[in-house]
Order: sequence, then structure tokens, then C-alpha cells
Amino acid sequence: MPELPEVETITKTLHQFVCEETIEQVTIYWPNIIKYPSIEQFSDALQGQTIHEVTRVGKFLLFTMDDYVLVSHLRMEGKYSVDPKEEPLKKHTHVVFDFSSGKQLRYNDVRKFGTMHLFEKGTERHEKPLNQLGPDPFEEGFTHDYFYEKLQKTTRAIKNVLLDQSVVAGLGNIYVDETLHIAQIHPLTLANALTKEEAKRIQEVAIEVLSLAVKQGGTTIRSYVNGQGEMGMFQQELHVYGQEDTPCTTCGSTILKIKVGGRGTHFCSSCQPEERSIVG
DNA sequence: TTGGGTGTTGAGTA
DNA sequence: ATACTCAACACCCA
Repeated sequence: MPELPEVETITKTLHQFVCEETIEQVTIYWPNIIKYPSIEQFSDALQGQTIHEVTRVGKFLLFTMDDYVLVSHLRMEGKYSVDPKEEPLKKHTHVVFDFSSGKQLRYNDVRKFGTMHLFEKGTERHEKPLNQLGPDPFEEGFTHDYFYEKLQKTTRAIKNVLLDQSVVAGLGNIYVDETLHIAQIHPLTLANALTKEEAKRIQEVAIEVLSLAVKQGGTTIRSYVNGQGEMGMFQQELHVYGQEDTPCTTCGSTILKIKVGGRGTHFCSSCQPEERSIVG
């Protein structure tokens, strides 16, 4: 499900609902969600903690509390909601945070792929998983020089490089395909075959696409909703993702779907000509 | 009915 | 270093 724009949207909506709420109790129905520390330490540490801030790093949600930071990744289908405790739990609710106000923060995840890590405040950036992330696309560290250097150092397909969270944090399958279409770069193009101009173009387009998607509240394909249960609107703006067999919005050619690095990959063979690619 | 696909990412293997 | 397969899971669809 969620890539940067969806997580950003969830962050914003959740922030207003859980700020200054104090956790009285944590109930874990599917322990595998909790990756660190043990479920006992996790639950114990959170008791009495007040949430002060909800922020985003790449595709991660961060709940900053008095002494701890909860680092949460939604993977494919994770969702949060804030409900009165009287409201019956949904089928795939796996973690419930009881607030002293009587409300509950609930984590729901059909496929149970999501993860939670709890760290002492201030240490979270130095531990897995956050210490492996590259710069956020909107942050200063994502410079043209940095990105071009990264591309020069590898022979992987550009699509795979953009999906690599240690290069840049936040892009996923939808926004990579959309970015490469607008930047007019074939997804299989070798990263080290791209010119500095092309690298710059990919970078600028990615930032533009992500900003637009944030403004639209993210993309809802199947199941994504924000912290208030609202859908995103960016699916109306998609040019290639999920558009296979339909005409390209730019040139009218048929959008193709192939596999790149095991992921479904959508592109226009006319707007994104296959040059300097792996497969000839 | 069954197998393939789904917005993610880690591990294990060559 | 990189690519491939599998794994974690549930559901949808042809």
C-alpha cells in the first residue's frame, strides 16, 4: 500500500488525533508485528507514555513520546484508526493502544506484513531500520551530485535503484513508474548509462510527482485510507500504473506491463524508448 | 478450483 | 555487488 505520499497523509491526519494522548495499555493480538524489543518490554515501556508528535521518515511513521519513539512501517496494507473503545474491533486489528481518554489507536493489517520497533528517544536513527535509509526526497541531502554519484556506481536498472530505500527513501512501485514515464526514461535503463541531465530530470520529476500526490492525499488502488478512513485522490492522475492496455495520455501508444526485479512495471514504449537497457 | 497477482522488504543462495 | 527465489500473509480475480 503506502508509499511516501500515503504515509505523509496518514502522519498529518493521525497527528491531530493522537497528540497529547496518554497510553494506558497496549494489547497485541499478533506478536510478529513487534520486531523490537520483546512484546513484554514493548508493552511495559509504552504504559504511561504520552504521544507528542507523529512524523514521517521515508515510508516510516514515527510516534514520538516522552521517553520513546515508536517506528512503524505499514508495508503493503497496514492502516491506523482512532476509535472509541466501545467500537467493535475489525477482523484484522493486531495492535491496540488504549488511551486514558477512552479512545484507542488501532493498527489493522490484512496481510500482517507491517512492523513496529520501539527505541529510546534519540537512538532511533542509529538503529535498524532507520539507519539504512537514504535521504528523504524532500530533504537537502537528496542533491543532484549525490544522486548522480549513486547512479554512476551501479549497473542495476534505474527502476530498481529508485525502489532501493538506501538510495532515496519513500518511492515505491506506483511513484517510480509514474516518475519514469514523465521523465521519459525506460525502466530497464542501466543506471550508470544515464547522463547527469537525465539524473537531474528523474530527481525533479520524482519530487514533483510526490508533492502532487501528497496534495491529493495519496493514491487509493485497493485499500489505502488515511487515519480518518478517507481515500486518496491521486489515482485519477496516474499515467501508467495500472493503465496497461490503455492509450498513453501523452502519445496514444498502448501502455505495456512487464516485470522488472519481480515487480509489475508499467511504461509507454514510445515515450520511454528502450535505449541503453539490459534487455534488447 | 487453482494459480497468479497485489502499493514491501528481509533473508538466503548462487 | 547483484539477481533470483522465497518468505512473511490474506484476499481477489481470471
